Amino acid sequence: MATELAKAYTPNAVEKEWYSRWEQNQLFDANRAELNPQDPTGRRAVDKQPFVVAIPPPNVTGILHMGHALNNTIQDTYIRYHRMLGHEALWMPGTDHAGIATQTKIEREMRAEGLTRHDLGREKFIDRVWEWRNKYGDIIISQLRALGCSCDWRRTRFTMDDAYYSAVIECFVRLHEKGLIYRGKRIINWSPLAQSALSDEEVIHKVTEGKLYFFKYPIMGTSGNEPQYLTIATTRPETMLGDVAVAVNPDDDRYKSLVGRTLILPLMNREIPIIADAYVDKEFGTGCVKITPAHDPNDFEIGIRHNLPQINVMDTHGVINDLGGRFEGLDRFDARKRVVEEMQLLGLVEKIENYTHSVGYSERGGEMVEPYLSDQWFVSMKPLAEPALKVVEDGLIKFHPERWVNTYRHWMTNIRDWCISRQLWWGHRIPAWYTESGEIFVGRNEAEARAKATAAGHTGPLVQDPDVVDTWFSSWLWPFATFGWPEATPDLIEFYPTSLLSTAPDIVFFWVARMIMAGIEFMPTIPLIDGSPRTEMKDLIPFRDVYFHNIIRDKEGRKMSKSLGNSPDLLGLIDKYGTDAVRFTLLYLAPLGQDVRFGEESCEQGRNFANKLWNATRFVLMKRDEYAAKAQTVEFESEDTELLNSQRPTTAKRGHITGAQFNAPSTLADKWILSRANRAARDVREAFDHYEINEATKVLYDFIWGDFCDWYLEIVKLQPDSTPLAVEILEGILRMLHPIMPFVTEELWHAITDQPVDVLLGRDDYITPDAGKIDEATEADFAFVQKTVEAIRLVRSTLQLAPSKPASIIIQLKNATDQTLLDSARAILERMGRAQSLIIEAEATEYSSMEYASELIGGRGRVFILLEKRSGEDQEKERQRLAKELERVESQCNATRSKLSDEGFVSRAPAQVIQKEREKLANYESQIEKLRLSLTQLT
RNA sequence: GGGCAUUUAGCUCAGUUGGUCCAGAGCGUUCGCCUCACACGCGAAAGGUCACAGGUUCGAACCCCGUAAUGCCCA
Repeated sequence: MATELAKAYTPNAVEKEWYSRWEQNQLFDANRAELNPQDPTGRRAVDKQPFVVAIPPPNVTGILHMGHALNNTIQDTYIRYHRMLGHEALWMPGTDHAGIATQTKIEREMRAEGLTRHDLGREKFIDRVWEWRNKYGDIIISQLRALGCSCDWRRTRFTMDDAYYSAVIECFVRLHEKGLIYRGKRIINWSPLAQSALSDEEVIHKVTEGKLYFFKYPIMGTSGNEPQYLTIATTRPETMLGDVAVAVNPDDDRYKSLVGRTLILPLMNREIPIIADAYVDKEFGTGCVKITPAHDPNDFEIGIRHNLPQINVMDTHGVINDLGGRFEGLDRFDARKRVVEEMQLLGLVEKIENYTHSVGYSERGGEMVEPYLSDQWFVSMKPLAEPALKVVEDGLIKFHPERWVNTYRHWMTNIRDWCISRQLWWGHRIPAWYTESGEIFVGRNEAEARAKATAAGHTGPLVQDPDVVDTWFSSWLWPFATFGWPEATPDLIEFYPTSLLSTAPDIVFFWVARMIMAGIEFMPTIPLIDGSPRTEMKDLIPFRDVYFHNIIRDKEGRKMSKSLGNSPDLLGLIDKYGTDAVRFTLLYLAPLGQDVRFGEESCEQGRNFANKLWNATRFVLMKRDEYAAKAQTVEFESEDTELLNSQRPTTAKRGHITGAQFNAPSTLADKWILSRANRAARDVREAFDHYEINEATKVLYDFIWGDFCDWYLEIVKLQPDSTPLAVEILEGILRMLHPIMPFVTEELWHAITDQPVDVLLGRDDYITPDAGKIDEATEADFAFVQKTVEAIRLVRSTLQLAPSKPASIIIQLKNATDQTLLDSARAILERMGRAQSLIIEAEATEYSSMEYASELIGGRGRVFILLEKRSGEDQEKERQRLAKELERVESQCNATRSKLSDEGFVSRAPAQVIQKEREKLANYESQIEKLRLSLTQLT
């Protein structure tokens, strides 16, 4: 039965239809195995290994950008690949609540209405965020669908879901009970824009042009021959309002005698001591450092060591407060100007130098971060980091590419405590309650905290900490909280650990490292599937493989960002080129861990490839119809006819390309394509399994376009009996390609198999290579045929012979085996060389260059094409061409000859290599001889 | 300042344990083609001291040392 396909592939209709079919048929749904009640170990009744991927949850406020597209295409490809390999593939989807980003967004929206969150109050504000998220929060999910993602949508989680919320609280309480969460007064990174603390990882250090100010602080009680001032150098003059000391290095001879003396802090007229501390770098500035414990982390440490007061001169908006004397009310940047001006008036500025230094900026808001002294909650990271580093170093978790282990190790061994409190409303509220006297009680809820307070003798009112935790403090639980942790749910027991985490390397610290810590810390309470306790590291870790994919940049190499507006609209791209095209292109360009420059035109390659496949299928279907028609008249065996009427091949094993179910392949080309197909199948699987996903796409592209379309389909045109094999190869191709290009392959698979729409390729078997079908000798023979065809085409091309003009061709061969080989491939040569006549003969006659144009087939023979007539211009052109060719061969020949005359080479290189060189030399020599002859014939 | 990468055709990138890869692909360029699937196509061509300078080796794009440029991470 003929299946009509349009002349070109139009993705849109096909994609929507198949996506909903996949969903209707529960293709994406992963189920727990039926456990065998007879088996005391509780092992699965059906041996179906789970393959689990937890999606890196995109921000609920976000839209999909190219990085997401790549990341999710990688995940979907692996999920589909493993689903076809017969694993229970589970892709757990969801979004995260993105505390700062979401709150900022809603506040901005409200500002347009003239409202602030304080006008609404906490509860109403949070209601409003929920409203927003219920209305728009699924946009990103629908974009994932457009990308073809085969997530188990039934399981979609959000980090602010009730169950997830309580998991976060549980985690907090447990860590607190263990002493790993504490509250403390520290210098943290303060974002004046978000009005919140940030973690170290959320601060980006950028080299910034600034100034180094040299200020003179008067020394008290100096006698005549002593210096009157001590000069300090600072990049942040405004913080001097909070200075409490000046420090020098204890070994600094310049200042040794001054240690212990007192300075007058200008502008504030405060008496401050000169202290000695080894932290001070003698070489930097003047060797004297002003100490401002409330505004610098290092000064803070020094302050503790020397028991100095901490004077915080700024409020949360970066405005000088009442401790800043007459500078109160000035913004931090205005204050800087004023301080410098006044110091200049006092004659206390020694000099001002240009200075470039590293300044911290908020990753999200972009504003300059203020080191700020405040009370915050912290997680002690050292105890968590140790085992998390070990599992990676021991190879229980593998990084691809491996070099990320270095970065990971560096961070893990230099880890600092994690500031987790955020002064926001949108998020998981810190489960800590304070008594009026300031004592802290942590509990899963107020009742639990109160019980603890009562037990400690407090009966007064309790007030909950107003802050929430860092968003990452919820997402580090993602691989197990999504399955219902802390409950030992059947899903959690069965599907944890997950298999693969795919991510961009820029969140290795934010997320990857912390998930590993969290898994090891929290999973020991969850039993294994057979009921035994989970004790081994391999069962505690959250995933086994981590795929760090590249970062997609624009054509100028800039990171794609909203503010630059250089990120192509993904849905627009999909609409324009088709989902499969975008997916293919991204993977084709995605070398492991190396940034890639992406212009949207690149998607043309994917689109063209999809169209090529479409038309190849169209052609195969056409040939199959012709063949079937012929079969009816010639009376084929009934089994074959039935198969040709488009049932799925049944005599062959699904997912194998054997060529066995119809006629055994008989021609060279048949054996060749069978070999190539199985080789491609082997290479693709190897590439997938080694996380070389762009290698997999290249293998498929080259095989499908270069081998199947360019050569085999052309040969099918003259070998109608090969039609069934072409169908089988094509079916295998669709299987191989399906994880990468699911839509077009599903559509075409149905076109060639006539399977009911509810039988899905995505649920069928992946290809299994048959190593026995890979035949080097056949491939080498066929390569020679190709080479011969190419030689003919080259001659035709130099003669500018249109394909419609047949040629008289003579092929001369050096040895008899080649002659036999090409004789057997005569039909191919005739067809692909557009021959009017074809003579294959041994080398004997020398055809004159005046009558024939010629080309070498390597060193094995020569192709001649009879000329109509050789014009003078022609002769000159041909002479130049041959001369150039001769020059090339001669230089290669000389290189080979000198190699062979080098005694070092002959005595040390392996015999095999020497033998090859000798053959090469002989080839070159005979080529030179022929070229010279041809040249002399051109009069 | 420390660490990790990168530097191959005009552009974007491949190049597997150093020896028919003295180098490939896609796009672009040039030439010829509507050759009974595909002009989103077919055929052919041009184009590269594999960043620079040394070393190891019979032999280096590939290994080692140094230099330069670029990018990222950390301080």
